Amino acid sequence: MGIKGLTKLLADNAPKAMKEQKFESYFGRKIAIDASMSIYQFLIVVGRSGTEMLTNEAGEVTSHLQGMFTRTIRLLEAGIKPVYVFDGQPPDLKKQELAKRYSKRADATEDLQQAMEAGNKEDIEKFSKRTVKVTKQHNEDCKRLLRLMGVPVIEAPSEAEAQCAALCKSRKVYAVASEDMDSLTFGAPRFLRHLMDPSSRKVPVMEFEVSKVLEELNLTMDQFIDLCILSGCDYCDSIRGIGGQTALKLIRQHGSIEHILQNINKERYSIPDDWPYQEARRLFQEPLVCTDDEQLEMKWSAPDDEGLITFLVNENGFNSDRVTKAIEKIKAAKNKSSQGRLESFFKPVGNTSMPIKRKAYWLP
DNA sequence: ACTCTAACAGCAGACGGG
DNA sequence: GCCCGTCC
DNA sequence: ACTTGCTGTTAGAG
Repeated sequence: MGIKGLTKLLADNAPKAMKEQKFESYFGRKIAIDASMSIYQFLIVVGRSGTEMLTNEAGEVTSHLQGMFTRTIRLLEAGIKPVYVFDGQPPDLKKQELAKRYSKRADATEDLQQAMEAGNKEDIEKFSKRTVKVTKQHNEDCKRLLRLMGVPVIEAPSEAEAQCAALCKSRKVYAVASEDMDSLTFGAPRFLRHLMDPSSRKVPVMEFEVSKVLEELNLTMDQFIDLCILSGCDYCDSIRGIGGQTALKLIRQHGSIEHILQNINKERYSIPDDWPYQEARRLFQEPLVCTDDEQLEMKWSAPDDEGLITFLVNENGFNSDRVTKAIEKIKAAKNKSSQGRLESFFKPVGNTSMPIKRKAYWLP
């Protein structure tokens, strides 16, 4: 997932488009988060030693619940209003990429088998992480948890990242938080990295504005998308020998992939057969997203005490005291932030004289 | 020398007690 | 502060 | 029906 080398490319070529921010500065902000990505990380790291993970009495994994629960509380305590966006159907173009990942996972499963037979602890640790897969059940578990916590959940028709970007474009959220740079390629006006890191590591939150990225690179959004495709994305191969630097040079020189293909030395660079860069471009320009206001309604409500205890304590073996205290934390955070910043920053956007077009990436 | 790419290794949560 | 075990 | 990605580092091609 993501765009190869885009972080470094922007750090080198558009440093002013990114600025360090304090975690605290997002008090009262609505932030969209790709849920599946988070769940994946929790499954890899929370409570894992070797192939062991946190489980309930039935032996079902609960690491994702533990991770989602504590992280979400941390966000709420910071006064952040998170909305979690879940993946829907991946686009067809992504399927070859997914197939690649699947075969890697199969390889890792074999490696794990061998490591277990050989009793090699380090290898068991390493390979078992690579076999992790987010299932439908994990997603449903987390949706249930979040709803019980009073945190809104959105189910994207396709890519969660694209839906997050759309929420931000339509001003329903302040920013998208992700570790995945293709949020920018999907045109998220404001994009945060390392929002979750600052506690464990000492990495500052890094904030990107897509309008500044375009300004500094001196590219249109469509050209930026072409740059990302050339750099390497999930939807199609890139051209061997062309990375971020060269791609940027070529886009600046020729303006689009079409014109690059007309001018490039094809002895030197081999273009992939049947290269679907146009379809990839379209997925970034006009991804399948939900725009129906009713389905996108977001409410941050009080936690359901009883529901949480039933789900976490009774069904999943969480410590009763811990859960009770955590519920109190949620309530306290809610009281503190309910009075927070709001109207003055979320001014009405109803400017009907300006048509809402795909290319409007401005921010107030 | 310099630039860039590919290939590979190592890392990923949150919390609290000592 | 850090280190390290625990969370389920 | 299918899921790692990122940020170093280093070696080597052009």
